[in-house]
Amino acid sequence: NVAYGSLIERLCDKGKINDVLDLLSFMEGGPCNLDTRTHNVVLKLLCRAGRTDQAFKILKHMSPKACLPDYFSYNTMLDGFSKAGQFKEATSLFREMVDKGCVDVVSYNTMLNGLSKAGRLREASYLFRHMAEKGYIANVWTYTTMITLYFQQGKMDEAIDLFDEMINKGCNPNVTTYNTMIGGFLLQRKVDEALLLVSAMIDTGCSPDARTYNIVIKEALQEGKEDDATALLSEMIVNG
RNA sequence: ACCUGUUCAUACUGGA
Repeated sequence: NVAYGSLIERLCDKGKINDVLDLLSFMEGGPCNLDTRTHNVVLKLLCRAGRTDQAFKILKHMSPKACLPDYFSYNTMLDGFSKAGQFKEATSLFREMVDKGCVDVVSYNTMLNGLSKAGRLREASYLFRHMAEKGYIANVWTYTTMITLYFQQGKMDEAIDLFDEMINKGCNPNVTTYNTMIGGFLLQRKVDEALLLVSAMIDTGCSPDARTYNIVIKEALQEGKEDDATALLSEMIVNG
C-alpha cells in the first residue's frame, strides 16, 4: 500500500494524470487500498488540471470506505471548485461540510479567497464576520486574504484597519502579510508608508524575502530612483 | 520524545 501511495504521489508531482487514473482504476476493488493522504494528492492534481468533476467523483467515492475524507480532502475540493469559478458547487460543498462538522479555518480561508478573486466583496466580508460569530478564529492567512481583497477594491483604509486589528488580537503578520501591505501601499502611491513597513517588519524580526525586494525595487525603478534600487539590491544580496 | 510530510493567502520575478 505504501509503495503504491508513494508511486502515485510521485506521478502526481510529475503531472502524469492519465497514469494516475489508470493506476487508480486498476487498484479499484483490489486488495490494496490507498490511504486518505494519497487520495488527497490525487484530488489536488485533478483540480489543478481543471478536472473538478472527476475529483468530486473520487471524493464521493471515498465516503463509504475505510479511507474517509478528512479536512484536507474537503478543503482541497473546495479550493478546486472556487478556483475554477464553480461557486454553486463550492457553496453546496461548504454547506455539506458544515453539516458534517467538517469545516475549519482553512475552509473559511478558501471560501474567502474564492469570493475575493471573484470580486465579491460583500459576500466575503459577510463570511468573514460570520466565521467569527461561529467561533472560528481568523489566522494570519485569513487576514492576509482579506487585506488583499480590500486593496484590490481600492479600500486601503479598511486594509489598514485589518492590519491593525490582527496585531491587536495577537495574530502576527508574516512575510506574506507584509508583502501584501507593501505592494498595496505602493499601488496607492504611498511610498513612505511602504518603506516604513519594510523597517517595521525587520524590527519585529520578520525578514524580507526576495519578493519584498522585488516589489520595492520595481517601484524604485518606475520612479526613476535607480540609486535607491541599486542600494536595495545590494542589501538584498548581503542578506541572502 | 521531537521534527518533517497531503488543503488555504502576497497586482514580485523568472522558465516552457
